[in-house]
Amino acid sequence: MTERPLRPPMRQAILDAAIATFARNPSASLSDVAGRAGVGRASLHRHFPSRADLLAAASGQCMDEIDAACDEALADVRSARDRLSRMLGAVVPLGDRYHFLACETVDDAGVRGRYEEGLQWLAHLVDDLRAEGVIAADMPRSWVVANIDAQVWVAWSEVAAGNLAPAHAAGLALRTLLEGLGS
Amino acid sequence: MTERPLRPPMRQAILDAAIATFARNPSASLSDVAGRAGVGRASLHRHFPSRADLLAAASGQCMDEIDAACDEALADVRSARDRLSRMLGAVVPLGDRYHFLACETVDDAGVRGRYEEGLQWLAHLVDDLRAEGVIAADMPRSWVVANIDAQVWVAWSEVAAGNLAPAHAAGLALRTLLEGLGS
DNA sequence: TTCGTATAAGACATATATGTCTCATAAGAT
DNA sequence: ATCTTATGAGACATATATGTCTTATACGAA
Repeated sequence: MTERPLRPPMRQAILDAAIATFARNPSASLSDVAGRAGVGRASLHRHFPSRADLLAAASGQCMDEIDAACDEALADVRSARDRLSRMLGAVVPLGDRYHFLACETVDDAGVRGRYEEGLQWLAHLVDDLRAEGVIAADMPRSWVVANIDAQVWVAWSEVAAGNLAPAHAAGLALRTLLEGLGS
Repeated sequence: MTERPLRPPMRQAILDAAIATFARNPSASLSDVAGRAGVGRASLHRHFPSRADLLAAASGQCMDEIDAACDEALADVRSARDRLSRMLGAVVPLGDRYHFLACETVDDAGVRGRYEEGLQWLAHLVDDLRAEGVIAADMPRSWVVANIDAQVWVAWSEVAAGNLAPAHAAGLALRTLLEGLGS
């Protein structure tokens, strides 16, 4: 257990509330966020002067969490197929984070940059999948990327709806991607 | 060419603009909609007194178009597999309509009802696909439904991005659903 | 032409979200 | 106990979206 202040920093509570709130309703008000965080609206503005600041910080937080989860899951994984599998297992439970990033259009330069990095990582993974013969050669790369994205979203939706456990959903997502729904 | 008034009814222009606008940005203002429709904001309010009225009407319009396209495409189609294929071919070009319905949460009772009807139709199709052996028996029904939904969205995104022609995207969607990205 | 209707433009009022400020209070540190 | 700091509550101003209204204009019908 990492040493953690008895009362977790309010900043963190606000960020978590913002991610959860905006993932469901991108046009939610800051009052909604403050309310979910159990915090006064003024305190929210003390930590994040403007809505844009909050969005940028929340995006950064999401990317930090996703990067950390992926880094851990992908350590010492060779094959592209296994990388896809591990990535799904790591990201599906963070589906609200993933969705938040996809929804919110943040104009912060740093956020933009890291987002592009993520897309490039994905494109690279797709190329490796193709090289391994895991992916059909005549599937456009953008099609494959969009499908991986969509599968994360579908899997997380099912988890959030209480229909599936995260690991089961991630497994189904991998299977659906590679073999489809058939047979 | 159907006989059409020289100046198409303003109501229709507003609905089209609303669908296109809200599909991209659900929190867009009525000014944006009026602007895209080339119409004064006051005129918009004359046809649709409130934002809710506009949303409800636009939803109805979307469902009308999708229903009509499906009815035509599905006439005299027997097998569930062919119904899925025809449905994708009909709906993918109307992806913005489809997406609009998925995004907007309209509280109108009639809209709700028709939406539920659509979901039930889809669930029924999935059951038939299972009965035909086209879909693996151990895939949860909600998983399959969510994937069909997602595939429509992916296909339309690729069409909207200019990466694929509608028919090609619909074909890829069917193939991806049934066989996945592999082989 | 003249009349009637629909429209665009804009003023106006209202509601909501946002951002700033003050002040009293509670928690923690010294 | 005292001081410092962060917080919650709320007042306040501002911006934007919304909805209503008036007025002048353009178009079509009679």
